[in-house]
Amino acid sequence: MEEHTGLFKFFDGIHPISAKSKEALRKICFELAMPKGKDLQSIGHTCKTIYYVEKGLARTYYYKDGNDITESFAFENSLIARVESLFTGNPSKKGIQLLEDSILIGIPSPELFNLYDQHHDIERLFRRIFESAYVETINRIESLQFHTAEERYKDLLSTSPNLLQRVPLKHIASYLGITQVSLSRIRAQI
Amino acid sequence: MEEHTGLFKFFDGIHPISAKSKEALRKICFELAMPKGKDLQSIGHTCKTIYYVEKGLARTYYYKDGNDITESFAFENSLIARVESLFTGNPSKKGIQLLEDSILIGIPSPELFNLYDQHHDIERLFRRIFESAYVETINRIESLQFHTAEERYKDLLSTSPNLLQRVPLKHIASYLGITQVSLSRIRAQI
DNA sequence: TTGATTTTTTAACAAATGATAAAGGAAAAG
DNA sequence: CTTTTCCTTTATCATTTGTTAAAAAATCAA
Repeated sequence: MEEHTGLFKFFDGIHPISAKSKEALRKICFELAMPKGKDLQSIGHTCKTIYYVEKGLARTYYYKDGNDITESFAFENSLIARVESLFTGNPSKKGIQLLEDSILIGIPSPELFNLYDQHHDIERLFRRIFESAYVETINRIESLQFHTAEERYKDLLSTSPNLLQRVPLKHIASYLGITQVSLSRIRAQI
Repeated sequence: MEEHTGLFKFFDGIHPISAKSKEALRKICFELAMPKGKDLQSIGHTCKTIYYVEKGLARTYYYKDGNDITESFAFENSLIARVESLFTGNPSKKGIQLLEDSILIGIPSPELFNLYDQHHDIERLFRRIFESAYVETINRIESLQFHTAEERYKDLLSTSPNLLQRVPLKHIASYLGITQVSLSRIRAQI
């Protein structure tokens, strides 16, 4: 039986759950290692797994007019999933790709959602997790709605200082909603 | 005792709850009518009420560099709240203003969150509600990230055809992330 | 209704970003 | 180590959007 220590420490920081619930949750989780560049989840399939990044780095991405767009990054000690598919059951237009050799813990969502019925505290834990993610998304809207690309770039660097060392600029550009050329120009100007 | 029929029909469409839970929920809700132009919730206070729009129209807004920015609209038969404050407990930089004479049903969040403990189905109902809202927000990010202002305007009109008749263009412009002048230019060009 | 206020449009110019192409660097593969 | 591939920068020009100001149109209040 795996321990998944990092994951449960992460959970404890959000909403402590009973030993029983922990055990039930632990039972459905699985660990996996994957190399840089691989797709953890491919475009077109319904999202049925939430991943915790134990080590490494992942991103969600999709194609818009043939261009590769990064929707989000997930560093160590955070969760990643294709939420719009997870909650609707629709196939996702997005994929999850690893930007570094990574170790992940997968949480199968059908099993997780089943646990909600018996373990009220697990439902509450994940409610809190997604509420926080929702708030972050709202703040990101504000950023996209009324900050210049330069402001968004500076904000991103101050929030994730190590992003630059670990993520190709082209992904950062699309995440910010601008072209790579435009980001390069902004960087030159600073 | 008020009935709040519209609200409970709305709830039923998302996740049916027991008669007991309905009664408990009904007890904490209150109805109020407010005229056009009034602030339902003012900037600077922590969000402690979720509102259901029974009749009328509301918007959430904030000030960015002195400019009035609309974050969202809420028509009849939908909920409105300042989520980033509701879930964090932080004072909100945003306000809720009525764009028409409206009838609303208020749901006090501290009382609501208390009900979660006794009424699992109420927690689940609101989890679902906010999960859906989260998905909508994710889709809006995609729209802001990689659609032109003209595309966003057309999309908005096709989603909410009656928006134009009920909302001043300046609010629509800031909602789309552009200036009023820019929106006017786009409209002229179509 | 009339006058005042607010909203919307138009115009001219400035600034930011996109598109394309080409060159320079860095990283990966053999 | 060398070659190939991918990533990043630079340059040029086109397009979009912002800014400011003023006029036109619509709405509101007395």
